[in-house]
Amino acid sequence: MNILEKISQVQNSFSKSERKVADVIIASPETAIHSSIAALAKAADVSEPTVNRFCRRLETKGFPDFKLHLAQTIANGTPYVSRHVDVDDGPDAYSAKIFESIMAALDDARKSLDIVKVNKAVDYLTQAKHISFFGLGSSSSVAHDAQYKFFRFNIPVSCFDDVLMQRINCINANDSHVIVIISHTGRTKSLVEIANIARSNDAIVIGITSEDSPLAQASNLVLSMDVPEDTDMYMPMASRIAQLALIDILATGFTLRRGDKFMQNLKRVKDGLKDSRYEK
Amino acid sequence: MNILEKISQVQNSFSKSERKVADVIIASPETAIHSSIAALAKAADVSEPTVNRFCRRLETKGFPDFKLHLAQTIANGTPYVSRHVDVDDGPDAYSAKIFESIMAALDDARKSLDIVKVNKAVDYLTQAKHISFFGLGSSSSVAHDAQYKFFRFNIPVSCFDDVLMQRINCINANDSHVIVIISHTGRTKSLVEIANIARSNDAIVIGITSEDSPLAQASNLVLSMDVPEDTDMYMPMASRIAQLALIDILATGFTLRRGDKFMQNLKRVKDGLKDSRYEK
DNA sequence: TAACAATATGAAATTAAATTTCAGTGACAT
DNA sequence: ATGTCACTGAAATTTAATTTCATATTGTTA
Repeated sequence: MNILEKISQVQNSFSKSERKVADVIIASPETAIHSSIAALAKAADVSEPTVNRFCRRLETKGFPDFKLHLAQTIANGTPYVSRHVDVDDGPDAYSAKIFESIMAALDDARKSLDIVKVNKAVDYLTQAKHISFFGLGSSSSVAHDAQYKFFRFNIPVSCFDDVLMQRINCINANDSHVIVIISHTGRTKSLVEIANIARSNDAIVIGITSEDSPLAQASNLVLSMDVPEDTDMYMPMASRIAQLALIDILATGFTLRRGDKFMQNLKRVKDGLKDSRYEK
Repeated sequence: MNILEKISQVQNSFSKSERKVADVIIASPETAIHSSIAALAKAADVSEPTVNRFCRRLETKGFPDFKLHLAQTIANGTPYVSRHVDVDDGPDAYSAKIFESIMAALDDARKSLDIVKVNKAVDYLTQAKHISFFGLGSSSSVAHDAQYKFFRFNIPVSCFDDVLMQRINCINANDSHVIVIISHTGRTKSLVEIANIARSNDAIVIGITSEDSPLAQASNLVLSMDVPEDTDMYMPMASRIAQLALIDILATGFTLRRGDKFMQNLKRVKDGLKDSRYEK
């Protein structure tokens, strides 16, 4: 892949003229990629076919293809391969690793998300007379975020991170309620119990949780994402970011379902917040 | 430098045919760099001159030069490109776009984050006798998440999303307090006022906010990230996810600074939570 | 809504670039 | 000395990219 390394590897099999080409390229790859074959030939004091033969020897299709490879090689520094934070990582190393592992997790989450179920969830949410978001611990901040988002839509929405309040909310629920329960593991006892109470009152329970977990079994609809949880630090990191992304998706689906007029309403909300801010 | 990002930036100035070219390239940059202008034109169902004009609009010398830029961009795998959600996108389309936008934003955030400042923030946090996290609206869920994370460290940490509580907390602050204020815009009046109160009591104020904002000016240390905020939906999306990533980074830095014994403590906390969960 | 202006688009012509062909050169062996 | 073989570049060829220009489309004004 790295064409410059390859040049130095096959150095011995080069002819005298080809060596000249190699030298010019190694001396200034940046110049080489912006040169025509004629310019490069002149710089190396060889003929154009020699440059072309040089390129082919590197197993490229020809000069333009060679330039492409060279461009990729000099594009940028090496990315971190190991995603796990190491005890003697410096700030730059662990920062990069965390960003990368989050992005990798989001990529996995995207691939594993069932779009049909997302659409179904949006169906439920748009038809709901009342929406509640529940979460505990780390997931409670996701629930708060969801509440904040849906609150902008000017629909009745609640968020509870208190098991008693959650329970009361479920006891009073009915078939026009949608309860969204967020739990990465799906094994938190109280949340499973609460889901069952809601179900017994004909409320719709959407679980943002792991497939096949007790909470998943207690939900009407499960939105699950495969996220490799980083056990390094013994705390949830990537999972809740994937959950937030899912909340964004649900909110977006909700908005799109409601149409254009609704979006203008969102804009109005945003504009209305201006007074609480300093002017730019 | 990132030509794909540039394509999405100048998207609106494209003509209908140029947009077609953009779509084909974004859909498969890998294919694009190995295509001739004729092949690409055919794939996008436009003429060759259109492709050429498209390249020039991106401030490249022409098609071959464009390919060079593109090759450099995708050198380390296909990067994430933020695309705007369209009113007639289906669930699969908007889901994919949201995931990609978030990842693109994280990528930008990573590049723009000042690691020296991160390290300085970790310094402050490790030396603090008390840490408070403040946020309002969307940022309040980030503050909650931060509190939850640092609470596991078994250090005095608070989180307030109520302006009065925040104010009281700052009035009582002293030089052993670190106040982390989270605000994407950095223009929320009450938060700026609160920052000034904390500063007047010699507390350390860390602002997770925009560079050069009023809040940034009122902070001892500013952690800023360039995140292209999606104005599509008129609500914060990418910015708060970048903030969460930053919280993870700070928590990780904190953990690493405390050493091995401390990590075992985190494990103990995690194990201690088992009783509240169903067994696997 | 007609008429115009501005812009966008692609066919064809042109230009530029890369590749192939082929003949000349020199190194080495016989 | 001369034949062989690999190396090299001039010239021809092929391929690709760019420019030109005529036509179509869109938007704007009367």
